[in-house]
Amino acid sequence: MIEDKERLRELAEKLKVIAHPVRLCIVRGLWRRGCSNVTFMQECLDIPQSTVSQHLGKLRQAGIIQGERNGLEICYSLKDPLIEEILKIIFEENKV
Amino acid sequence: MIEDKERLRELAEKLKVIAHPVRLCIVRGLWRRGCSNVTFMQECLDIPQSTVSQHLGKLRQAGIIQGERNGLEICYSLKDPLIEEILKIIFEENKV
DNA sequence: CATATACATTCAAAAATTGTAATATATAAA
DNA sequence: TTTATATATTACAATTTTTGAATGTATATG
Repeated sequence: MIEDKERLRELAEKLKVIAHPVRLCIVRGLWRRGCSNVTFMQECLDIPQSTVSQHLGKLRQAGIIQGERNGLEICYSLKDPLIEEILKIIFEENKV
Repeated sequence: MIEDKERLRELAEKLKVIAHPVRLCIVRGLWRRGCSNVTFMQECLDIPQSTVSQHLGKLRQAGIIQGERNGLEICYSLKDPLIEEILKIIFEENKV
């Protein structure tokens, strides 16, 4: 049962990462559009670039997103199937 | 688009409430067993009673759970369909 | 090389969350 | 009323999270 505690900790940790307005907006955007670079997100969210990068860092570190460099830009996309399922439940209604 | 921001805030808020090991354990328990009183949870989690009550307070305030008094005890159960769907995705594998 | 663009990292302050002892409340039973 | 049990609330220290300016790094172009 000790590994259960650890599993709950990891799950909670992952949920906590998307449980933030800015990060939720980012992952919803990636879920809808497939991928996006940082500049687009920044304009979309209307917050400083460093703040966007910080949030991206947390999402990356949690394995929720991945980035692929393309010249100057980095194209981010979703990586975690569990998170995608949760996004589907939360946002399915207005994907169209 | 300003109401979208507000909606994201509310959604993130709700997710944040379950994004904690103890609270995740509590709602998983309620999801599996249907309902439970505080004493059982406390023994199950092995943490002080006031700590359990604080977490229950947050879950209650977020509309995720509801309690029904039954004599001295209060029987808690899940209340939010969205959260139940998320729990299903997260824990379905080992409900049995 | 120099310059521009896109993104990441560092740092410090402010804000939010967490845990728990102490205390309060509600109900039941004697 | 007194006592016991179950749960909630308060208060506060400790920890964590968030934010954004300043700075750093990587790549492309001239």
